[in-house]
Amino acid sequence: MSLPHALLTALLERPCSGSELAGRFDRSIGFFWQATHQQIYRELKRLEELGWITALAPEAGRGRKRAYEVRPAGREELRRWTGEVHEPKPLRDELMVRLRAEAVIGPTDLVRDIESRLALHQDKLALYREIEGRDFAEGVPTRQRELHHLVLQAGIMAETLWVDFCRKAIGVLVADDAAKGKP
Amino acid sequence: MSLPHALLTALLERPCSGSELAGRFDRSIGFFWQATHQQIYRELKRLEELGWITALAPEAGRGRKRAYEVRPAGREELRRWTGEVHEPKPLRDELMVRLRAEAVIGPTDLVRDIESRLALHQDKLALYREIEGRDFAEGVPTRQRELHHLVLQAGIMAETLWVDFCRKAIGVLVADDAAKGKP
DNA sequence: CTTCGCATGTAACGCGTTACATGATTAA
DNA sequence: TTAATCATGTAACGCGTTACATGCGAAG
Repeated sequence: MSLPHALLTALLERPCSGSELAGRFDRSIGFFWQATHQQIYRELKRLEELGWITALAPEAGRGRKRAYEVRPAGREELRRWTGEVHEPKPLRDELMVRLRAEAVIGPTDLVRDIESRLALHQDKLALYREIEGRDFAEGVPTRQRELHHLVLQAGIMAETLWVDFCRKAIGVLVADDAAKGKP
Repeated sequence: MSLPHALLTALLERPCSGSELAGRFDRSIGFFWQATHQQIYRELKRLEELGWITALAPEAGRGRKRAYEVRPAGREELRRWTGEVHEPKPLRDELMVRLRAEAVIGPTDLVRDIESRLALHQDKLALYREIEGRDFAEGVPTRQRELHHLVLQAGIMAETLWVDFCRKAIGVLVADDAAKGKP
């Protein structure tokens, strides 16, 4: 389970409050790990109880910002977890189920869904490429920047894959319709 | 949510019992959608209550095989669902979190984890390529076979991506260690 | 002062997971 | 006939999600 460690990482990069974390999880880190504000608050409370993080401005009521920073124990836990060997989660994609379903009961309207996905993946790919050009085109390649670039490249590779796959799938589905005299 | 529709698809391909489904979810369909036997039994009960599937041999006690087949309402539901437009689930990968963590508190032992992943992805890629050679190298390309091939190709593309990415990541991490005088 | 928006929090549900239990079938 | 295995089932927990509630601060 990664959420606590994603939070520790984000808080080490810069201490901040729950709502700010939620905002940051909509961008950089959030491209690869999402979390709602409820998950974040729930987890921050737990991390504080574990002594891994601590609130900067002690005790203020509901509705007041509470910024957190990582304590040594939290940093140590993050180091331990990062060094562990984990099984990668197997692929899990609805689209594959839908393609199998299409094979059994098709033809269906599945191609419209794939066209919609194609557009989304193209958008995301363009966004990642823009970020890459802006943040990694020039400058000193420090360890940290190289690693951040690597993560972004994973996103670019994945979105490229999906764009290619959607095009291929549309090709199969449309050729199929055409062969059936439904152009 | 896809599990019910994955089950409907599998049962349309061939009616069978819960334990057989669990076995099939370890292979073909299971390459892209996993389910434990508990999920499967829970869901089969629900699908029967909904009238989407029906048991073939009516009523036998615990420990007896119960095969199911899809009723027309289930087939109709599957068609409806397959034609729907869904938002693709965003990427979610621990490795990206770990790379960000490495960037903040590194160096860690992360490279060992990535080497282990690399081996697993290479194995899976070899398996998929073997299946492709065995099942799709020759023969008539029917609609169904083309779609099944497409799904397998998604697996091949994804595993290829991971192999490439792991190699690239190892390159960055090792070069980094070397630069730090820790070869 | 009132209203609106933001930061935090509570509650409940659903899918996925793990541990364990029981009834049938098969093998020794 | 006993033991091992298979098929089904029960229970409980955890992360992720959705809906909604409360308290502060700023804008009008």
